[in-house]
Amino acid sequence: MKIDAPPPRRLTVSEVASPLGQIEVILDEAGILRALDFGSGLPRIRQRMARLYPGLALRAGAAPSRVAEALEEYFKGAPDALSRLDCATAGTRFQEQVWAALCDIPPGAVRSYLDIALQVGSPKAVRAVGLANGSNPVSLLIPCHRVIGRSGALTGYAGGLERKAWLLDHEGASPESRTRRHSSAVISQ
Amino acid sequence: MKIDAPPPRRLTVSEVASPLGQIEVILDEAGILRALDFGSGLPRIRQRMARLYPGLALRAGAAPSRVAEALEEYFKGAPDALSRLDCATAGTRFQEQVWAALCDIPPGAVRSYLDIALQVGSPKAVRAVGLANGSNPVSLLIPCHRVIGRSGALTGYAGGLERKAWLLDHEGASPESRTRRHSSAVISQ
DNA sequence: GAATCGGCGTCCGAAAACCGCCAGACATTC
DNA sequence: GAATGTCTGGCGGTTTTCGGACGCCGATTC
Repeated sequence: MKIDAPPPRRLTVSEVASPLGQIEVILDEAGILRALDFGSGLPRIRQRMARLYPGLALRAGAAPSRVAEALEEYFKGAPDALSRLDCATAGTRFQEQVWAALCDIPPGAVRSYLDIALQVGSPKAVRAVGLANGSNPVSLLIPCHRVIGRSGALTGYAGGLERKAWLLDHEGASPESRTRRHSSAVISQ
Repeated sequence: MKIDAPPPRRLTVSEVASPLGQIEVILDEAGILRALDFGSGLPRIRQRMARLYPGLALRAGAAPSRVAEALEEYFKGAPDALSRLDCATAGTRFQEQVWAALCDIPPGAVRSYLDIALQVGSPKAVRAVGLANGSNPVSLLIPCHRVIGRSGALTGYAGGLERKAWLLDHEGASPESRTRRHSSAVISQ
C-alpha cells in the first residue's frame, strides 16, 4: 500500500533473492519501503535517494523477515502479498498522480501509457507518463510493469524487458491481451 | 548555542513581546530554535522555512517559558542569557562557516564584514559575507547585528538599522568603536 | 512494420541578477 | 596636510531564470 509519510531520517539498504535475481530494498527507520529495484538498478536508485533526501546516508542492513516473506509469497504466485507492505514516495505532483494511477491496476491486468495519461487528466502527456513510470522508486509495489504500449508492445522497463515479460506472465496477464491491437478499452481488467 | 541537529519534523511559530516589538520564534519538535526574527520579518522567514524544509507546515503555538524568559533577561541587560538556548541551522557550507564565525563575537564587541571574510578564509568574499549575514535565520542568538562596515557605518540590518543600533548600544559596544576609521584591528573586543 | 513528427514533464547546466562591502581616487573643507 | 564625503569598479556566493535535451509514447504515413 502506498501511504503518506514524513521524510525519512534513516535509510537502510538490503538485498533479497528472487527468481529474477537480487532485489535491492531500501527501508526507512519506520520500516516503510522507500525504494525497491532489481540489483542492477542500485546506482540509479542511490542517485535518486541522494537527490530526494540530500545528506541522508544509506547504511547496509538485513531485510526484515516481513519484507522477505512478502516478496517470497509474491514470487510463489500470490500477487497480493505485496499489498501488505507500506511504501512511500516523494515525487512531483504529476509523478504522484501517475504512481497513484498505477496502484489502481490489479494484478493480471494491464494498461497503456495513454490510459494512464487520460486518467491523470493530461491526454497528451503520454511520453511524460513514460518518464514518470521510469522514475518510480518502488518497483513491484507500484506496478509500473503493468503499463505497456497501446499496440501491446512492452516498450520498456528499467529492470529489462525480460523481467517485465516474466512478471506479466507470472501475474496471469493473458498474452493475448498484450498483443491484440487498438483495444485499450478492452484489455482493462 | 548553535548545535547540529537532524532536520525538523514539525515547526511551531509563536510570538514574544520585546522592547523592539514582537519577535517571531520558530521551534522544532525538540524545542530547538530554527528561526527568530522581528515581527515584520515573518513572511521572509516563512519563505525560507518553506524552501529549506519543503512540505513542512508551520503551526501556531505558545512560546515555551524557557524561551520567553531568556529573551526577557537578554533585554533586561543580561546578554548571555540567550546562550542557554539551542538553535540549529541548515545552510550552505559557506553560510555555516559565516554563522559559526558570528557566534565567536562576544556581546559588546563588533567585527567588520572583512574581518569575517578573512576568518572564513575567503578574503575577497566580503559581499558574500553580507549576503550570508542577511540570510541568518536565527537573529540575536547568531549575532549578525555585531557585524558593521569597516568604516564604522552600520550599513544594513534585516530588522532595520534602528534596531541594530539599539542592540549594539544595549550590549555596550562603545559608540566610539563604531565610528573610528581604519582601525578594524582595534575595534575588535 | 518502419519512419516521422508532435507532444509534455523533468533534469541539468549556464548565465544573469542580486547584494547588509571595500579600497582607491578625487573633490571639499578646515 | 588631515579629515570627511562621494563615486566607481571589482569582488564572490546564492538564487532565479532560461533553454535544451531527454524519454518505458501514440498517431499518421508510407
